[in-house]
Amino acid sequence: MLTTFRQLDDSDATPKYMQVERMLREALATDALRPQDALPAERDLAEELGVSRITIRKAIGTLVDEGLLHRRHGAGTFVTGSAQRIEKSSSKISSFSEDMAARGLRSHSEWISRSSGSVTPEESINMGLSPGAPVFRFNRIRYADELPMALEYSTIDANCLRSLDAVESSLYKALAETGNRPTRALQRLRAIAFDEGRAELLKMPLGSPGLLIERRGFLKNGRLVELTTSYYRGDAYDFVAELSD
Amino acid sequence: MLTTFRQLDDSDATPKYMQVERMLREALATDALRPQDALPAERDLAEELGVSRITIRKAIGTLVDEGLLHRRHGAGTFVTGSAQRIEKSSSKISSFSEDMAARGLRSHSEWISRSSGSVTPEESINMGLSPGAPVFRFNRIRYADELPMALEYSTIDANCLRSLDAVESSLYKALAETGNRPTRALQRLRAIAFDEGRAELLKMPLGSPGLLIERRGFLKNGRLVELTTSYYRGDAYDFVAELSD
DNA sequence: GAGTGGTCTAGACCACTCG
DNA sequence: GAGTGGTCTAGACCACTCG
Repeated sequence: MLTTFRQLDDSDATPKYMQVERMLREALATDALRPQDALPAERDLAEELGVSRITIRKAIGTLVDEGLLHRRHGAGTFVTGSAQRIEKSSSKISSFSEDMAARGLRSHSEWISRSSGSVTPEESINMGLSPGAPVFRFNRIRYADELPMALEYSTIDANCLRSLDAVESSLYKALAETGNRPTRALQRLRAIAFDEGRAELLKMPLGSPGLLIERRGFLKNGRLVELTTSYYRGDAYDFVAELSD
Repeated sequence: MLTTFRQLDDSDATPKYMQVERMLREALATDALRPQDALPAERDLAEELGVSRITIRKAIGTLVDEGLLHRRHGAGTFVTGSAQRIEKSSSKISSFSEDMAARGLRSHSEWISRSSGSVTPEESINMGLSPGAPVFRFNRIRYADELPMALEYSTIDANCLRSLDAVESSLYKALAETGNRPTRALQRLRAIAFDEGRAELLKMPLGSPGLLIERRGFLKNGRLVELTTSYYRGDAYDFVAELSD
């Protein structure tokens, strides 16, 4: 197997290891590298691309972590076959708008309130922010195809958004614009009965079942940017999760 | 914050970065490093332990990947607070017994029924089994610390278990004995209101909220072995999911 | 400006695999 | 024995954070 890679772009500000990583991903995507194929040796790749071996190792390491490649000590680095690939939790992080779009529904929101303030002591602990740190709060009713689907109460680290008005329809879009879209999230789900206030907002009977979802959204560096509590109609929404060992 | 670490053991054949990693884990476990604490700078740690900075970075990198630490460019490396920590285990496939054990609860079951039969037409489609294929059905009330927690209705491909009696308390244990423990599962969650029959079995008021969980468990080769529908008490059970992009 | 993590180099030696 | 990945060093320069 002989693959030739083009040279790195010196004018590109992207770190070299990411450029190498992208190059390898493309080779995998275009089948220039096929399952079971051996990659060129790290030293050879390093020489060919004019970077150090450590840079090559860092790029390969990411793909190994993702299960796309695997290394065998003394033997080489190989492309993982699709059959042997371990699918990482395919539970993708997505916003309400994206979630509804994936279900083929059109979404819009109605604002309950939108305000700036500072963290409560409880939030301060939960979000790892200093006491008094500025936050934005976004409270709205979320609709899917004209049906009131959920109530959503979000608290966002104010440093992660340009302004209070930056959020039009999609919070995640606004966070992405400043490079602060969460890449990981922890969600806690529980079944609850709607109290009078929430039942009314969602036009549901008092006491009917709903799904309470608490979400904590984190940046790549581990910092918490989002703390959202949502109440979904039990009759119209279900949540899918993939588990693996 | 001042933490002193003992020197590395030169006679230890374990790679240095793993020794450093273990050292940091111990500091975290014994609260020598507490949430929000800053670690010593990488250069300082390297000097203190007599290793290169790259070795320190590799050790820290592992813990960052696990979410135990997080780095802030230009600021330092910090201990992640437990509230902001993402539990890896959350997307792990586990049985009811294991799930309860992880929450520090003791579990047992009460059988509603246990029978062998053949697939219904609906199951046949869902499980990819030929019409009339043999299955076992296990229906039980699941208790956590004497509290009725859930109703569980499982249908299992009969070829995957030694016998109907092979299942004592843990279904997954019995499946593991024949090498047929699912490695992947797809779960669907929804909020429901308990009907009279289920409310009575769980000693809950009629109409109180519950979590309906439908689980499909797959072997590594993609074959479906388990089809389980569970009803969890809404007031006592929550489900945690980890999402990523 | 001082300190921090992020990237990168050009080497080195080791343990392992393969024919 | 030749080739491979695994570990490790002692530097270097950069971008970022903080007071």
